Amino acid sequence: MPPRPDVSEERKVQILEAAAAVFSRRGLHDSTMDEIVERSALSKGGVYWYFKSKDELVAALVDRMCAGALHILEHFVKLGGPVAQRFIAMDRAMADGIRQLSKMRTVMLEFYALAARDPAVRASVRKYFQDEIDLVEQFVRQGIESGEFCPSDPRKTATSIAALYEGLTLLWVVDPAAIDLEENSRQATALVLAGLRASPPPSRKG
Amino acid sequence: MPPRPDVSEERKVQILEAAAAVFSRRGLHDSTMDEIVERSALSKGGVYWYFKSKDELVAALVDRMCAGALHILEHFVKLGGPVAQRFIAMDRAMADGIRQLSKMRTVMLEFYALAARDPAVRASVRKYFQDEIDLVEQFVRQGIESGEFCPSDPRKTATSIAALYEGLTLLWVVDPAAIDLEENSRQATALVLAGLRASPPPSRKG
DNA sequence: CTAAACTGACCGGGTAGTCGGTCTATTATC
DNA sequence: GATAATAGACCGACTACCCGGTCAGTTTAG
Repeated sequence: MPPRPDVSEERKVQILEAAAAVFSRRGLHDSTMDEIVERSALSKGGVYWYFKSKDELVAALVDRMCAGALHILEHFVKLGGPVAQRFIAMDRAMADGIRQLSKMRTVMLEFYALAARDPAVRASVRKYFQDEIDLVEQFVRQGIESGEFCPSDPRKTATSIAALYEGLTLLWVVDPAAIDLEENSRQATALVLAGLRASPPPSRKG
Repeated sequence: MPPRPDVSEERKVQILEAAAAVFSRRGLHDSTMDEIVERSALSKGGVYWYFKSKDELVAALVDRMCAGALHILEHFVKLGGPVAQRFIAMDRAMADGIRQLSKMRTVMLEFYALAARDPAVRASVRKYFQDEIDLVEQFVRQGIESGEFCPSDPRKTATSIAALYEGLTLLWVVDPAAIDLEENSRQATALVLAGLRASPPPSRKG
């Protein structure tokens, strides 16, 4: 096997990006492999050389997009500063990231729906959610340690916060006109921060 | 035209329920009209007598399910009592409702994704979200009036809360094992209530 | 008798996937 | 350093299947 310079990574990226573009315009199920092929500037055989099926291609794209989204989040968040400030940075990350990738967000939604059915997709999305929650959990922990926040179960709190952002994104994707993303995410962050600073409610019965 | 007793409503329900069952098992796009036909105990022609196309059938089902979900929410919520208690009722409504309709939730997710593309579906989902937010807004308003909550923009606050519940549902649908729905929704509600009781953060720059 | 309600065999368009063939860089051989 | 051999990378016409939708006919209630 004579080794030529390996172009498989470039090719895969090329195909994945073509797929992302087509999916965002036409949706997951209305997009055809032929369209992706055309956009990728390869041929049918070429695309199928790197991805055995449409499902496999989709799964790979989910993986890539989840990793990318997390990366953006981390980037904004690693700016540092006190915990509350980081929350606000995260808030910005959310709003900016979403807006920047607004076209991709509808595809992400389709991926979420797919995750409930396809094990490979589910694994990727699951990991994304877990990582997202992990990230938030770190903040909550730091806030509690520094005394800025009152004690609570950091994991559950982080889950709530992550859910809040995911939910806001969902509402916005479905009806962008009804929601001012920046305003609402700021408000949401403020609400959560206030709740974290307040004393925990008496947990009766549990 | 000899008027026979109108069975169209029953038939439509019959078909819609068949569709819901099939969709929840096989997903929106992998479900075929033939499957729905079989399940509905009608014939192809019969189904197409009431719904002109698969899209129309889907749209009708979205409408029905959104209305149903809202109905459940309203039911739990109309129990009355002080505002905080209603929040907890809403929390229960969320957890119970979701769990009861867990099979349907994956379909709902697919509908959300569809809403970003199909105008008819979008209209239904939009209305559902708006109604949901409206409901929460009422609570927030009441809480503020009664002095239980500190003043804030009730609409935005309600949006945050609705987003929180939608997001929690999303996380749970994708990864039920990772989240204790009841525990988390209780925690989330507690967090929000704490935030609402606390004083609003100084809204600089607004 | 009428027309709405319903049947199910059939069809045609669209699409994921295939496959025999081609091209090109590398290596082996003389 | 020319020629042949090799195999990975890529091409695109073709296909088989699937599935939404149709329609000519049948049943049934009034």
